[in-house]
Amino acid sequence: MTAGRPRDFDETTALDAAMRAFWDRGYHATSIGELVDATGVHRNSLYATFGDKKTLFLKALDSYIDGALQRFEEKLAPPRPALEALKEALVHYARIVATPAGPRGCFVTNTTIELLPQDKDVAPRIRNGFKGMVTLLEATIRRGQASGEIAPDLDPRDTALYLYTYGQGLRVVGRVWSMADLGPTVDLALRGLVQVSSPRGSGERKGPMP
Amino acid sequence: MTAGRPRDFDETTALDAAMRAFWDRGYHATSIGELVDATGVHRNSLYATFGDKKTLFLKALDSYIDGALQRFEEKLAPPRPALEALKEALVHYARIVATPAGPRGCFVTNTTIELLPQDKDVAPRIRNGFKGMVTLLEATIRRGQASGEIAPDLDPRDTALYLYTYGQGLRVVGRVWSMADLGPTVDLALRGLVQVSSPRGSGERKGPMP
DNA sequence: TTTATTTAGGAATGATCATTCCTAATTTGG
DNA sequence: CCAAATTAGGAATGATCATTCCTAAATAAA
Repeated sequence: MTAGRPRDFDETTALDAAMRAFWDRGYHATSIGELVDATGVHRNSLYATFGDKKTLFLKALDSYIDGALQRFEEKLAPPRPALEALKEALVHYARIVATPAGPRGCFVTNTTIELLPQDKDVAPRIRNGFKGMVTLLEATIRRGQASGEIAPDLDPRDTALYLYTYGQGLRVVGRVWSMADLGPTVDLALRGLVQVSSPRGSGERKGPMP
Repeated sequence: MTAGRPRDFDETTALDAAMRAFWDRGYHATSIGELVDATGVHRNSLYATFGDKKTLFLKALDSYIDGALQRFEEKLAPPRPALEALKEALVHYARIVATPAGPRGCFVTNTTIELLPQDKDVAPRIRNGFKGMVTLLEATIRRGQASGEIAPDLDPRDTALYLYTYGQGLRVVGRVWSMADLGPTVDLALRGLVQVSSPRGSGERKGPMP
């Protein structure tokens, strides 16, 4: 029991490069050969370190979801006002999708479309990622309601899911439309959340639907 | 110059079946063998009739987009009130995605994620489809503004793009969440569009953003 | 230095893929 | 009935795919 030849590569760096490749082209369209090129790691070492293609994909997905949740939490965190934080987050994601360079859109969005709901390994990971994002949004909405920025009659959970859904839409539409087109629409997405000030009585407001 | 052996299949039916297969599993994941099974048409006849896999895919995509635009136009058409039509359209699409049976989501959404923006054959088709849908939404929004259902200060084109973006988001999120979760959020998506009735003066309303 | 152990390198392996070839079947015009 | 034309059937073809085998290289303990 001795230690053998040391690794020629960094496992975290390699996983990150593999993640980017999957992110960019999806699971099916990314071949092992491309992963070898992207990571600079030999086929053999890829298999020895990460298992087969599917296992590597799952590890890359996990890594992405962890990072995304962490970054999203920071982005929404106080002391930034809740509504402003929500808007900046949406604009930020819209900009990323609509930027021609680098991997397009969101790895989770892409994977959802490509592999769900059939894939039984991927489904729970995506589900948990979605839940985490929505929970973060929900907390921000509650914060905005407490501060009076966001209408108090809104259900925080539903509103969070609505915003997340819109954000996912940005990830799709951003592949076709430019940021110049998408930018103005973000305000519209948040318009329904804004607290309506009714300075004089007459605080009447039509519900969304009869 | 005589006519040869007649076709054993209907071209339209076969294209429709191929469309459903691509719709369900995407371009890369659908093999010629699966297309043969799905259409009931022999490999040879598929090639002779529709060209290679990519050409068949493009024909299926065109066919889908044509149908989707037509159905969407009918769904939004008068005399149904504009806001009600918009809501029903969104709920309808949410239900389709969240229904376990049949092909999932929207063929255009799926194709956008899988092949855009790289694919130069697919891109213009998707772009035109998107434009067509947004134009239909825009007309409905103008109609709602004329009838007083929808806030007149909204830019119809931006609002249409916003709604379309949200609809695309439904197509993604619907793969993970159920209709019970998604249903309530549709009202929230439309909340910002609703005309605020200000029966007595004081028609004050905070903009979407400071 | 030797030996066990681990990684790297490159060439296989077998499966699946899109596409084509060749032949038999089935039609219509002459 | 015959000949030209078109489709169907099934077996190839060559490329690409994920995965594994085998051997050389590099380390640490003995």
